[in-house]
Amino acid sequence: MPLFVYNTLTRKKEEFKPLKDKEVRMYVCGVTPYDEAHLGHGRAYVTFDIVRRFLEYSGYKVTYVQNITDIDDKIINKSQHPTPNVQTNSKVQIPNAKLKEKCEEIVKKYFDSYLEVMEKLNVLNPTKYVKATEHIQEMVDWIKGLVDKGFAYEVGGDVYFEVSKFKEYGKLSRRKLDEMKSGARVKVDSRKRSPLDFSLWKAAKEGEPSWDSPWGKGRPGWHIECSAMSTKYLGESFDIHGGGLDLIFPHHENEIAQTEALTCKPWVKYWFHNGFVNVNKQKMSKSLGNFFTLKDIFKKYKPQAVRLFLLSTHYRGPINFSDQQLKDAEKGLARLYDTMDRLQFSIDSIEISKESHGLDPELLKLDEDFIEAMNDDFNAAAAIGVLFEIVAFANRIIEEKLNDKDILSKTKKSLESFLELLGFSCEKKKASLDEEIEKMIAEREAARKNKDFKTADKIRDDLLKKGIILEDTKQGVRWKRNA
RNA sequence: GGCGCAGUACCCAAGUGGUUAAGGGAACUGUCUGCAAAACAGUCAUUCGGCGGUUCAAAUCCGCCCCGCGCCUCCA
Repeated sequence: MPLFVYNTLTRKKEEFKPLKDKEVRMYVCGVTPYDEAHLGHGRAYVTFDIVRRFLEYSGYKVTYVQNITDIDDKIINKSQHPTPNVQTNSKVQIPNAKLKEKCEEIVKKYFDSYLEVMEKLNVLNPTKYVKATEHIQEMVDWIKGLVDKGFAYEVGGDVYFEVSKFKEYGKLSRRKLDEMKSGARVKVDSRKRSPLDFSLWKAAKEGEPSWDSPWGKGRPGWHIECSAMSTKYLGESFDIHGGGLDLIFPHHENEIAQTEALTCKPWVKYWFHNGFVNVNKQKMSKSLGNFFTLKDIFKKYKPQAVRLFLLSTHYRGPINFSDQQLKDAEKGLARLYDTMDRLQFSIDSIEISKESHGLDPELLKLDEDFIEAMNDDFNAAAAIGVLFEIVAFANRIIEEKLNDKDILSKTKKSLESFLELLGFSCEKKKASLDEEIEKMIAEREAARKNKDFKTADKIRDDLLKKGIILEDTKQGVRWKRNA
């Protein structure tokens, strides 16, 4: 069953064939740590986490590099204008000399926070995180190379890439140069030869963090870091480059221009872009102010439920954020985990197993359906649908094949491995209070046997107050924590 | 204006030419139970924004229209 992926560059689904057999090199645009990560970031990194996990599951060795833009206008801006003091309502002006330090502080704070929320979402760390400020020399070399080849020019300490020199400019975003020139929204900078030319190196203003370069003190433009760092760690050509839909233009278009202008080689084979998270049908974004940080969302909803919510829509489409949907996801997640528990409970309660009838064709079909869904452009939403069909199958065999340990175990194994593939951990967290609970349950059972339902019900209520829900089943009493 | 995405049940959502239009949530009914709860099961779209067209066959392809959104400026 081959994997088909949608490639933004060709606007088609293509069979996935990495440049090197059984090896995949992927690069994903990471965050600029100047504020808390919001649900939109969560979606992007969960998306590429799934790509990575499924490729690994399929037998590829994946090298996944993600950048951190740790020097940029937004960070500098934040360092100059810290949160106003609430009491005096006056803005404290930070002395220039301290700007660099302040920027580093901001980056550390928000990157740490980013790592924390990613861990909660069960997003695996990339093979390598790479920071822009640790690759200044590489970027300077790149810019020099572009200037030498005539693709870039310097004006008063700034260096720009001359877009018109790169003949294929626009091939990713499907834009034509002359159409864009007439577009009204391109800012005019008289020093640039064309309004579309973009900055490779920015001359430092007084006090701003800066590095030495052949063009004087300054810092790199945004796009160049991705070219310099991705090729350093993954080679001049690699398999996958990902990011949000909003990065297609201009970021990724510019990256292609820079990179291919210098290397003269096709750079990235497959471009993947995830869709946005919307709020009331509008894109969740900083500028609209309609964003919800992951930190805040986790105060209300379990991170795993947020993950399920994010995966319940295909990664390329829009997804609308609402409390109702998060609640639905929590219920769905509970059902998945609950079925795992019920299967285990059922397995444990069988003393003498019936002879197994080997592989169940229905289960095999479901296993196949799951993989088939994932092979179709990482269709996790469809795959989750199959997961729930496995749940229904599991419940049926719990009812029907009470003594067949083998098929119950196989079903549990399927469900477990698929949950893990999608990044839902199945580890059981039984706390120390288990013993006490077991004791109370035994007391209740004794009371029930004696038809002392008053005592039995009281124990049940007491347990409920502790957040324990009892289930009286044919195989005995099962308990679980109220989620 | 250019480029692009979307409209599937009460809500969310998969499906892009052909068996009964996945799945989740809600609701309703039932099973189990001492009673509950929980759990489980069943029911829940002759129909896919509208109108035409192509085809033996359309949610799926084509045309037009309606509605919503995104990118073109920092953005996951």
